[in-house]
Amino acid sequence: MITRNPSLTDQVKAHLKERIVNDWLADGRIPPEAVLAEDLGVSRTTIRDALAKLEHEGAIFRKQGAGTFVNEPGLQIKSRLEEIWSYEQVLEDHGYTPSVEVLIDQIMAGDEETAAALAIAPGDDVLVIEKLFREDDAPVVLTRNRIPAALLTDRERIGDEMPIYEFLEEYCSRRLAYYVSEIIPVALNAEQAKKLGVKRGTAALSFDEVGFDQNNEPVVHATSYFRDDLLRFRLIRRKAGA
Amino acid sequence: MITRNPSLTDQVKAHLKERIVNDWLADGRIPPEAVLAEDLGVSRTTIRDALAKLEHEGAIFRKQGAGTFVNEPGLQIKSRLEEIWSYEQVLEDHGYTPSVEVLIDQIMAGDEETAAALAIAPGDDVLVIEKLFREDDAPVVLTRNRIPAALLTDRERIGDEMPIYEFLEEYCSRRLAYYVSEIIPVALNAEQAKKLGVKRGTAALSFDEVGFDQNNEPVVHATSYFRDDLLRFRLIRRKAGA
DNA sequence: AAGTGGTCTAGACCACTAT
DNA sequence: TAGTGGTCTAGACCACTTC
Repeated sequence: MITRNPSLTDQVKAHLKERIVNDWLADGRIPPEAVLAEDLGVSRTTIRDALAKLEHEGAIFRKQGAGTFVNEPGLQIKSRLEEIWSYEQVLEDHGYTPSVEVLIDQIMAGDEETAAALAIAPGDDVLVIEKLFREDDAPVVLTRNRIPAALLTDRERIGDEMPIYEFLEEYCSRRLAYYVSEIIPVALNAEQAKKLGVKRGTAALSFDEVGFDQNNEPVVHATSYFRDDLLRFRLIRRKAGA
Repeated sequence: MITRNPSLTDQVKAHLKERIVNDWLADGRIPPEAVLAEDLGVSRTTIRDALAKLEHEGAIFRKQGAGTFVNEPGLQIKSRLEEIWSYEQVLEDHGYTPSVEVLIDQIMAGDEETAAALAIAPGDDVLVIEKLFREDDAPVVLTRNRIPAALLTDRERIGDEMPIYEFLEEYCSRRLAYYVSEIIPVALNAEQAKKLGVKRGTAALSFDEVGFDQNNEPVVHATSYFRDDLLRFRLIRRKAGA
């Protein structure tokens, strides 16, 4: 898979992000859009697109008629739920050095729930990959990914420790576009608790989610469990349509 | 507080949303942007802004070079976590007729955690409003909002059952802009369990969140608990920057 | 090759904030 | 009143999909 060059907008965004995090701006104030457009030699539209992305990420906020400002509290947020892609990255963002152990990696018949999620027939083969992520020695995340076996290319698979979105590109030629995630509180059962190193019945967060590719076809069904005492998620909630 | 007229973009968005949900489009295919611009008599930019919002909400998806299509799975999603504003609305979206009971409504000294969240001094007065939301008879959501007493105007308060964002506009002249929410799995304690009508120790989802106004100042600290068996949240997760 | 969405430009005018 | 972000236009060219 090839990726396109960064757009002008993304380059502007990266440039501004650097100025923001390195504190190169007086009073946390970002220069007017017209000035940025002039200085960087691009149109105001391009500047505005970049600022819109930064605002959505919580890095800045804008006040009509007043100006654009750095959003200090927003900058502190790691692991923004709507943007999580790999748990390796999440753990790194928290300052951990993550390690991965593959617990299960085999093809088996999919259960009903998975078949429904992946729009395949019940009993169709799926590749099941179960992984445990640790920070140093403490287990933090337990995940179970299920991919329709029909999507697998004939290439021999090696290195299933890679993040699932890389695996899908490498061995299925599918690019993960988004997840639809359901957030469920659970009391961990004996097996899950043992793997995560906590007492049975501990309250934990879990995700039950389906990943879709660019053509809007389901490609992976994932369930994940988290040690709440070691990893906590944040989210920015805005009014619909804003 | 006055609200501005819907922008052209929002009008276009509403128009398209209606065509989408009422199934007025052949093959779930949305007309090309140039055609929409011509038909509606607006520029392509306006059309694209409206489509971008609809795509972000999960109602449609776009394929470069191919077209724009209705996203059936996305249309089914109610209570999108990033966009929740009032629990009344959430319960209505689920087809319930919600009712609200105000359990607590008084001014008291804020605890340390709330003081830190609201950037006030520990011990400063806060207005505490605790509410229980029911669908028919079953309790579903328990919330506790804390607002700095210093924000209250002198007007006599009546009708504290209104949604918190309305309350803030009415009695504090502040408009809620966004929440920063932390998602926490808990085992309900005796008091919480009793109010929600479940067994003590039941796993539940909770939010611990701070609401900010347009000037990026914290105006409300909220904690909420949910009956997972009656209400479940979904979320669309995308790659950062997309 | 034709058609579609993606990016970018240059400029106009409006709404709101600060002073 | 000056300056800022918000909205909108008209048009150009590019990247990708489809036939």
